[in-house]
Amino acid sequence: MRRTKSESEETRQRILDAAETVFLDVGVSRASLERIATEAGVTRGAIYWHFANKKELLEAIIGRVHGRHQAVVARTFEGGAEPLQKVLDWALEVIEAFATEEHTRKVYTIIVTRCEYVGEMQQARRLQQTMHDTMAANFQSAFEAAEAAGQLAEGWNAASASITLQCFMSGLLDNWLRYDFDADVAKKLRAGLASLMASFRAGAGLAALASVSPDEGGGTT
Amino acid sequence: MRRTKSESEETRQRILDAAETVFLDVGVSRASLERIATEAGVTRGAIYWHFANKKELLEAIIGRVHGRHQAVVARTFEGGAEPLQKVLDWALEVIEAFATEEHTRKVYTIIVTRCEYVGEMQQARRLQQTMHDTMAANFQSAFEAAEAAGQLAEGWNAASASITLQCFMSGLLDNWLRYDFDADVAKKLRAGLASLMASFRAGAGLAALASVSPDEGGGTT
DNA sequence: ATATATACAAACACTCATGTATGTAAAGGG
DNA sequence: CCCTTTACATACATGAGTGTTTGTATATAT
Repeated sequence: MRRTKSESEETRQRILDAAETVFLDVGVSRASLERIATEAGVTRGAIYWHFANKKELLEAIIGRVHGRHQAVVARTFEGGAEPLQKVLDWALEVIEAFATEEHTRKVYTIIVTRCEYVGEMQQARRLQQTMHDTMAANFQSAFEAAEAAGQLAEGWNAASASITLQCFMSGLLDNWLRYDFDADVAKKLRAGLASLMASFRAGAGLAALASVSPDEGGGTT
Repeated sequence: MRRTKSESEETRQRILDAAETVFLDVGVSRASLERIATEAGVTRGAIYWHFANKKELLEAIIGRVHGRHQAVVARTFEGGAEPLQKVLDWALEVIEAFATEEHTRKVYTIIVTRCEYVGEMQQARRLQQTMHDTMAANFQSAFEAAEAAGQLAEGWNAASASITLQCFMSGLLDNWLRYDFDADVAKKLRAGLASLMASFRAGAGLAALASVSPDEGGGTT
């Protein structure tokens, strides 16, 4: 009955997929390893072989999206585009990801509304904090560059713009996942983002709005 | 041993206080009624007398802050002030409440990071959604009034401004509670809010910033 | 003054998840 | 070809929490 190395990796992934489903369904604490095992077509023995406990399962799940997130950040922030454009591109990509990739939505829903960050699970929270801090740092430096180039509108500075966009994006995702936004709201969100970014831009007229294409729609569930 | 009616109400409140403490400490699902009872100086019998189960305990806790929140909304939105000023006042009051009242912070921390909204607990989520919708409706009508009065800056409309501020405030509180902001960040938050509100205001110069007093500080934990 | 409902405490019965220990068949290295 | 390790399945031991039932002293209504 022993599996080959690649088969083993396959069951590992199946366990992770099953864990996502069950975590989303009944929450992390109520999710029994027995149910996850059944959903993955294995026994608890398999889970305990690949992971020490439920906490490590959750961390592995977060790790998978962490990697994808890093890739997006790298792609948008390491180009040679104008700083404000980079930030906008990043925000649009994030919204796009949430609108189109159910997998992304699933995992973040678990993170936001299906887990209690207490005891051992606090380590998982620190993993999120790392992602958060990375994002904040990228915002900060992008807005500083914009400020230095005189591209920030009057009334804003790097710090205030950075923290404002950070809160806006966090709140956007939080509301999205917590209250199950429909496609209609998704459009309003893009409009809000467009207006906000326009207000950051020095000498911004309605011209800046054109860079956001508000006619692409994305459904939620 | 039987208590008088007011004594009974007193123990009810003690149970709620204890539940808050324990929920915050170990999360809603890990919180055993036994531990809550001990913390309140009673037995589980007392809890089951006052509440049907853990879910009703949580709902009662949320209900307490729900009432306070409604009071703040009524106070700020039912006045005769200018619509944008009402919104700003409300936002500042919320930030102030989170900065100064540990109790408010405790309960919202439970709501945001110590509860899994699944199964019976979904009802508790609906309670939040009600609060959220109330807030959104107030924003919407305030910004519509501002738009009608020509007080909204170019680039914004009632819908985009409303959803932007809504996301900003949600994200602000979410980040605050999730990542334990320090007093330094609290200042940046006020600055961000000031800039954002200023950008909403038609013909806004730096004058509008004066209405926010950024020198009042509030610590977190 | 007594009967009843109240406000709990104490005891019981039951489920269910967790961690670990042991079994085992096949993969893969030498 | 054999030995070891891998990749699980199975079995076991244990604890912890929940809902309910029963007991009881006393406030309160009549």
